[in-house]
Amino acid sequence: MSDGTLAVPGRPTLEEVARVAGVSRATVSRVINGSPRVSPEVLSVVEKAIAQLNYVPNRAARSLVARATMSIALVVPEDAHRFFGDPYFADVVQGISDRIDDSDYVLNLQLTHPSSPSEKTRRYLLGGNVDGAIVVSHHSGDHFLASLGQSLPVVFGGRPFGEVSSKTDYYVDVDNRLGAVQATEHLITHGRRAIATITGPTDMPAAIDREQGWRDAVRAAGLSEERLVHGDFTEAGGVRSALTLLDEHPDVDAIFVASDLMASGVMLALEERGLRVPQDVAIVGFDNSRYATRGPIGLTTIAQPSQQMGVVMADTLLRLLSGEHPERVNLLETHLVIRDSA
Amino acid sequence: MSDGTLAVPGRPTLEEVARVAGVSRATVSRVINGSPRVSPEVLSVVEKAIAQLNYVPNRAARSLVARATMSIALVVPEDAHRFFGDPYFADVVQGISDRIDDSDYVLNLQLTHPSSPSEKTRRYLLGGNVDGAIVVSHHSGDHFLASLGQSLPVVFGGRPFGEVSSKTDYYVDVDNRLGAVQATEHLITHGRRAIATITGPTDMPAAIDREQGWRDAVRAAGLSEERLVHGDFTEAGGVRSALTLLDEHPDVDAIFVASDLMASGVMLALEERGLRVPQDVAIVGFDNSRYATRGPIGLTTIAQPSQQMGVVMADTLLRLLSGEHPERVNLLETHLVIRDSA
DNA sequence: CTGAAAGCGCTAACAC
DNA sequence: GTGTTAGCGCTTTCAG
Repeated sequence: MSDGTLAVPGRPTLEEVARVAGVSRATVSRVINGSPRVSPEVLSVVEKAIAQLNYVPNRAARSLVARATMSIALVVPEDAHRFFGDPYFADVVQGISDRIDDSDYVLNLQLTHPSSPSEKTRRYLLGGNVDGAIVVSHHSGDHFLASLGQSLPVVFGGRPFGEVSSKTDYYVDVDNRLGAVQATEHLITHGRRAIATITGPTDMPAAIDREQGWRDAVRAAGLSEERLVHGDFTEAGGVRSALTLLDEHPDVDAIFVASDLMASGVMLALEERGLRVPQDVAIVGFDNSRYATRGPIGLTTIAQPSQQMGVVMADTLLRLLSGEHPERVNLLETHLVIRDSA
Repeated sequence: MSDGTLAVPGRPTLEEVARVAGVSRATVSRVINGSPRVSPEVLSVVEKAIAQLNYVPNRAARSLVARATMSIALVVPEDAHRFFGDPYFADVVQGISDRIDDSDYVLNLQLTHPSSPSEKTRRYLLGGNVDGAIVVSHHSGDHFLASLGQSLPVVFGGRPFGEVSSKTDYYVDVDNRLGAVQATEHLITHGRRAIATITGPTDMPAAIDREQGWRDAVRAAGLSEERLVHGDFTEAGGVRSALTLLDEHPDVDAIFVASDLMASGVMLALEERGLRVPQDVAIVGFDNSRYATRGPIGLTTIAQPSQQMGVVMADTLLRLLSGEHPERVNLLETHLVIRDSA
């Protein structure tokens, strides 16, 4: 073992199975792939040999000739803490996972750096390890992922950056702008006038669109657009942003917060400042994740069907891979869920 | 496109690069693999051709001959919600991910069903898609994962079920029993006498060991072992278990809860029942995750170095893969972190 | 320093 | 039905 080899018994090959079963390799291959052109006797002999040797086909060899790996990548350009911290991802992954489980493909999650995927990831994705990819949480500046669709069937979770016209862009999303409008109008309807927003990261389309929705609604009502603080879609960031907001605009009477997770932080900050929700400051979040019902005050929020979005992403990719022509863009519905905070 | 093929341009092959560069395939291969036996002129010509064609080596072909895929699997037998819900996993994954990033391997997360991995996962793991695997959150009854080490280099996060004597078992863990003893003794030292525990799932070694630690400490102090409720390592489960516990044993004055996430639920339940922490009921958790500092009452808890555990898991596997003989068992230290709850 | 040739484990015509 | 024969794209002796 000091020669660097491993203590793993050599995997049996198809050839060995053939030898044990006393047939040709082609026949074994037929058995493995469930071909009907095999006689019952031979079938059973081969199956016995397979079981006896504990044989599992080598996928590298198979995919080399089949030109397909039967696996798809889920690319997440976030560090583990943000990825795990936000229930939105859990829902999306569960949805994708559910849909993939019903197929012949295996899902293969690739965590990469937020800034830009490493060379390793690049080679992995482009090196024929996967037949397609789903990219969630795309940031601007990530040129590689943005153009990945040119080399591989790709579906984005959320509208990707850049020209949507691109022939290779498939994505599923909600109308983030509209959702933000729904949230803000609810606030306006209930008499709020000094309406602020805490946005997501400015390099993410979803965050930009939600900010735009808030601007549109606020402007349409003749209100000020100046109460704005940029956040980062984390709970701790929500606390910080709220504190900044309160310092700069002590008069706010409502906040549209671009994610529930951040809203949860905002509530903490408000409590710390002795402000009551919704009496002093009304809050509307976005996601309808479990954070919306976790604290003492139920969070009014914009619901998006995260898990269903995951299902649709996977479904779109699967259909692409089977040569179908799915919708390029799939926009699911948001709706307002009213609880206590606004 | 109605013939079922995809709109993806054929990947250039090494042979095409060779043709464009006017050299042999062997030479191109040498360039790709950084062989020193290539003249500078040829090197630059080949590199130019590679860049021009945007060539990326086909990994299936490469691993077929190299008998190595340079990728390792992280197997998580949990559904997405439990996996994402518990910060412990985030830490472990971050640690693994950090260590793998420094290597030539890529990490490849496989979510599987908690009960038993699907046939697909089995074939994936055994089919030569990965060179090794890290298994976290192992449950009893999962015979396949328990014996995976016989076919593939495997490192477990947490002591796996079954005979530890097995020559193929590598794992990194903390001394869960000892951690539980530390927690319980802290409670005893502070005068608590009706000390309960809320355990994790009974099919997980970590949960069993923590329960045993509580039993040992409680028994050693001559106290009763009857205040015990089984939980499931989720926050909602913590609420339920606490409620059950309070109904069955209204006299409890302290609870050792087997995870911070559950402890967070327990606090919620206690508040609902009008019980004060720590005055009426003292709480000690386990993990020292972000849930320990999230609520209004700081949670006293047993810290385990989750992220570091991930690093060590990855490191152990990497060393196994390089033919070294790392420690079979790696036990990291726990320690008590005192906050407000006990 | 470079090329020719063999072969990794598997599938897919094509014969028989 | 079953076997024979070519490769899939790459690395790697072995010659030169």
